[in-house]
Amino acid sequence: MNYQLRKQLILQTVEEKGSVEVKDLAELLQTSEITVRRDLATLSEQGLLYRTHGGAMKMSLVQAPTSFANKSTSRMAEKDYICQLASQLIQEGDVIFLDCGSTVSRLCQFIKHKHIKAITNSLPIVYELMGTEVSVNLIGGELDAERQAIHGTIALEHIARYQANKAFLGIDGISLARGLSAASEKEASIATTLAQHAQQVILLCDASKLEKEAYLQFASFDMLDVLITDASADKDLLVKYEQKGLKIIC
Amino acid sequence: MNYQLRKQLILQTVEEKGSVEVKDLAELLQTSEITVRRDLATLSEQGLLYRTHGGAMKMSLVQAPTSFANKSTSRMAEKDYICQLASQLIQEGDVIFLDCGSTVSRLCQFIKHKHIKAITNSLPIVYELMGTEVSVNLIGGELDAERQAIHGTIALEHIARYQANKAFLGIDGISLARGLSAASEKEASIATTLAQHAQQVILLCDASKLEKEAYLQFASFDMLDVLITDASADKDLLVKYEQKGLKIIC
DNA sequence: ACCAATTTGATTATTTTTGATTGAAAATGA
DNA sequence: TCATTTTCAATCAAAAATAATCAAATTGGT
Repeated sequence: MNYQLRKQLILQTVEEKGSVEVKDLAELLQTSEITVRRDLATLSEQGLLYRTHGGAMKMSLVQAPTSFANKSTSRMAEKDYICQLASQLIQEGDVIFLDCGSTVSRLCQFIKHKHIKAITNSLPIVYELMGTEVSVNLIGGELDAERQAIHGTIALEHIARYQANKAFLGIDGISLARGLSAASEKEASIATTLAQHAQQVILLCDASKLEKEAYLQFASFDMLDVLITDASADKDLLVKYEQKGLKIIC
Repeated sequence: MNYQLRKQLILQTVEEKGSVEVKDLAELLQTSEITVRRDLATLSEQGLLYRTHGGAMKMSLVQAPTSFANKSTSRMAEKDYICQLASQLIQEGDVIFLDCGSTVSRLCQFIKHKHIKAITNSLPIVYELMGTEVSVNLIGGELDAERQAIHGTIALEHIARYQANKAFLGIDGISLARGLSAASEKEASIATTLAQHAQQVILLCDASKLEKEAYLQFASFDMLDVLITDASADKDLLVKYEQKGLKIIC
């Protein structure tokens, strides 16, 4: 039983059942759990499935609006709450930038019926919005398979050709002391460029990311106009953010 | 037992069982494992099977079962034949353009393991190549939901920034009298621009599209360098095409 | 029969894959 | 919240498969 055969069986099982566990796969494939884990890691890197604790699930179930298996996916309810608030900021006829990231992609379900133009570098968002009322413009450039998004210099230049009413960012960390931070240079440069070419910059950020610092600090608060977060956020902290000139929606 | 006989038996076994192991083949062919490995190496170079550790598999089994939108089942065998020929034109390190269209998207399974750069405007192709050895560059612009592809002026400008070794086109019709034709202006403009920025322009076209004229005639034969079609094509017709300066692979 | 070219096989070194172990991280349940 | 259990990542070691090298066998032409 080699990797290719295991890959086939794993994807097939995931496709059929929606989600699988490492233990069951190990038995099914007649191999050790560690090998299954390695396979799952590879497959999830390739974007063919979504890795969870103890197993994996279908990619489409993770971000689909009808997701039922959201116990394992973190802070789904908070994200939906944030996105619902965010969608209220969007008017018919708007041109909006949509950053990649799990929070922003959940915004799709709330804007499907709006007659707007969305410009994005995220493939999951493109799939969500394809065939809806939303007119989609996809940013071109190099494909980052892991993040299922487009990055690179060409992507930045593409963004620079447009001007949007609003940019919705979904970065990995924000802190009073250090400003905004991201998990990679690529994401940071995309976020920065989106912000530069939008009239209003809106950050969608659940409370767990407040006062967190990710790998790379890349911008100050000034870049942002609005922060949308959920009700579990520390109120004192939000007041401090407001004093820094940020409009808070919560 | 010479190479040709072994080749026959190997391909037959792979076709029947889907996957084989070097050990079993060595026994079946009454030869050493190293000879089997050499055979498998040759066959996989020709794109006739996929080499795995310890054996080989059918090419078509390697692709992810959750394919995006490749449900077009018409003339599948011919298209696969054409694509297998096309894949032999692609060398490691090549930069290639991939047009949208069902024929071209079948090419993906044959090039997944090559270290090349692919530039495309087709979302199904992006999905197929995501997470493979192929480095993907997605052309940006307006999303055409119906065709699952990117079109428009921005897309054309994006293409113009690149230069490729080879462009693989999959247009809807070709005729002696009228040259190339497409189903829409959008597709025609993309095909033309891809051709302009590639050293070699290759049309993948099953025999049913020869001497057919689609909605819009947009270019002459001159634009093409190579035509790859299947064995059911009319030989006299192909001779006439060759007289017009087209290289035919069949 | 002879030589050169090709094909095949054996041996060894290298790479890839797999599994076991241990400490860290995360989920679970009170 | 905390402790328990489960799961995970990292490291290392073993096994399998492969590549590389060279020798032997076969083939084809003279």
